[in-house]
Amino acid sequence: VRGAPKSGRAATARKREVPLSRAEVIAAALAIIDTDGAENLTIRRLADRLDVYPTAVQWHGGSKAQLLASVCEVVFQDIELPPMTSRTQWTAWIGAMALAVRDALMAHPNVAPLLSDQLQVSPMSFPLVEGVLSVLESAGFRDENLVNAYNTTIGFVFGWCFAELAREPGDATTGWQDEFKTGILHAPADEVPTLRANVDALTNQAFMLRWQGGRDNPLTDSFVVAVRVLINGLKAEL
Amino acid sequence: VRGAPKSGRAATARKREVPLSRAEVIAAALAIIDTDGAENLTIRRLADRLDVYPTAVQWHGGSKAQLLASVCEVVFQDIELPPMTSRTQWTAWIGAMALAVRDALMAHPNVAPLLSDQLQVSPMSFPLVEGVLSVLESAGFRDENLVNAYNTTIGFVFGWCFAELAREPGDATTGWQDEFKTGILHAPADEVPTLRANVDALTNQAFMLRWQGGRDNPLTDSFVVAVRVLINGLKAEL
DNA sequence: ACCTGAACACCGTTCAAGT
DNA sequence: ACCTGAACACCGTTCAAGT
Repeated sequence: VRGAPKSGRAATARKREVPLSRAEVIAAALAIIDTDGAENLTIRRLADRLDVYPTAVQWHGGSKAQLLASVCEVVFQDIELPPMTSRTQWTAWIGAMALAVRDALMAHPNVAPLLSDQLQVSPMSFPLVEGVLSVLESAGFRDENLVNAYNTTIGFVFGWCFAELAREPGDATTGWQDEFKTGILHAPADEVPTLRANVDALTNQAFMLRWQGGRDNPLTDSFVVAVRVLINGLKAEL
Repeated sequence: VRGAPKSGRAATARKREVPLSRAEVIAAALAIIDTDGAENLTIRRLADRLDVYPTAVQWHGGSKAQLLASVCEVVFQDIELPPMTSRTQWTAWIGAMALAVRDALMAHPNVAPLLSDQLQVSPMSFPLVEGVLSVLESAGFRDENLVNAYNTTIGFVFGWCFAELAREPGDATTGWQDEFKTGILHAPADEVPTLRANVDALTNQAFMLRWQGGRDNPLTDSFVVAVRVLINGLKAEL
């Protein structure tokens, strides 16, 4: 029996006392993504884990694309927006928001690559949108300037995290580490002098010079600097 | 005959006079991605277009993961780094570099989502890495500060473009536009006042409030602002 | 070296049928 | 409403064989 459920304990009548729910399906999908990566999430594997047939998960979760979107929603909802009081400084709020976004993505690093496709319109994102907009407006941004400041902020915060949490190269090309070292050492010194002079500080600590993703090797210091750069840069726009 | 090559013109002996090359395979893959999107690139479709059997493309292009990496390399190589003379200002160079990166990604918008996974170590990226490092060093960044300024810059420029060029939602959830309008209009006015007040300027022009990707609907103005914000923010770090 | 041809172990999805 | 069961049209990859 090929696609049948695992049928764990003997041949006892395997029957759910409670019907499968949409939330249960999404949670199981998220669990698989967290442990095995998004590329290993399969309707059929999901069905196996839930002890049902593949078509049953599709009944609750919809198509695979819809299911992935639902998983992203759950992660997105976990973003804990900083509170806004009457004497909140806009710079402090933006900084706290950036950290909150990164925290939420870091909690499910394998979801981040999917979320970039999901940064589209959805009522679910209205609290974040309204928060950023109102804070930037209170800073003095209006009309076109408000739109540009908003896009700068969102693109910066989310984009940076996407870059940090990109999938690891996998086995597609193995031997990065060796290739890196020999590549650097064999490159003519006069072609990459700055790279060579700072190779210890850069190795596995910088974009394009690391072989671990942000999950196992977070670039926290640089993110803190990046957020400060964003805020100071926005200040200069006023 | 299921998986056979298309055998286009009649039954004339279909024989390549020149053997298939690795470059030819990669170019064809890029062409398919450009027109149909990365999710529609298939070894078998690629084989069909090249008039060979699937295993032949694998012989030249390697596994699918390796093939995608090769496609990304081609696009990455198209980045035209701005020249550096002795009197180049670091701010001008960073700005020109950012535009060059975006131009290269915009030329193949469907590749951008793949490139985020490919922002890993590779000798091919050394010119860009060395360029950014040397320019930031000339600005006055040293050691840890240099690493952080570098990561801020790369994460900002590439990350922002990744966010801008994210895949369109597809048919996963259709009716974005309607959902958006009704969603906004039905949301209590006191919950999203700033969003409502600026809805005309924001609609389809801002992250999370657009239903078209960067390919068909570029956010160029905001990117220019974002780059200026980056540069001014970096200045403040010195 | 370069490619065919068949086979293997998977996919997501549809559709009819059960209860 | 919720799930089974079989089938369909695909995948990427391996492996043996041809030339």
